[in-house]
Amino acid sequence: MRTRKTATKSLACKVRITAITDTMQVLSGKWKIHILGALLQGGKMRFMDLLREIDGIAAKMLSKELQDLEMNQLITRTVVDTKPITVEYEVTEYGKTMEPIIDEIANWGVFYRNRLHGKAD
Amino acid sequence: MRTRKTATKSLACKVRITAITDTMQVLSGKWKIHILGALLQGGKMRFMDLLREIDGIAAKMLSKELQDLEMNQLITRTVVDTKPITVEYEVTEYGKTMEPIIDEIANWGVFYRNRLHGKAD
DNA sequence: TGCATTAGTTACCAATTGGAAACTAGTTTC
DNA sequence: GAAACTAGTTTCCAATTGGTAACTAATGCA
Repeated sequence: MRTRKTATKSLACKVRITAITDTMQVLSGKWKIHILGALLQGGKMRFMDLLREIDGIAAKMLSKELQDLEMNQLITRTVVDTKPITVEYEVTEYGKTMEPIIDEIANWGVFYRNRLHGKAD
Repeated sequence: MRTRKTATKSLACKVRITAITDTMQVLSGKWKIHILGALLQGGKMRFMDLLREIDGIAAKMLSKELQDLEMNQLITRTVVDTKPITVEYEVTEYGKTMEPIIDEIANWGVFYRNRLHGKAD
């Protein structure tokens, strides 16, 4: 008889799975990480700034993803009474807690590219 | 005149965006992170182990995601000549470099839950 | 008057994702 | 001989995702 591996069946593992699912849901979609990344580096940015800076995103997607991020309190949306009205988006303190994740993901991606090119193994 | 934010237009930012895109592609889909998580904690595991441990996954998905992970060299697949033949999956050394990402994601998820329940802000 | 800019919204469409269930195929146990 | 366990594969379907392009609405500028 073989000892069955029950790694994910312990309480700790279930908590972990839930935690991972939660985070991935908050970051779901093609663009949220990039929007956060841009705002983390650029500070306060306007809608058109983001539209221009994030390569390939369409207004519809940007608008929708910004709403999601705002709902999750990772960013704030502030209407500025300029003429042409402008809207400023900014990462909240809470949103900044995402930075380590984004950094790890970016680091791994660099590592991945180096491995592909640098050497076969 | 206003200085345009060009955060993501620098070379460093483009590299970062590519890096993030790469990593997210390697981890794409609903299940890869959970499969890696299970294998990182459980060590060597068989197909049916994973099917049972990862709550909700169907054989089709598990099979497909395992193939993707193997193609990216994050895991190995070893056929063991037992009777009923069994197949063992294991995280490679390279695959283990994903651990910091998965840990950060799991940590953030726990933090997120605590914030939701513990206090409004 | 007409065009540009601001920040979006809307409608429509195509591709991808993922789930359920049935099926294959070899071996072993009752 | 039938059922069960191994590791999948196949088919078919539904929902989600995301893209294009056009449109709104207010304001400023030539």
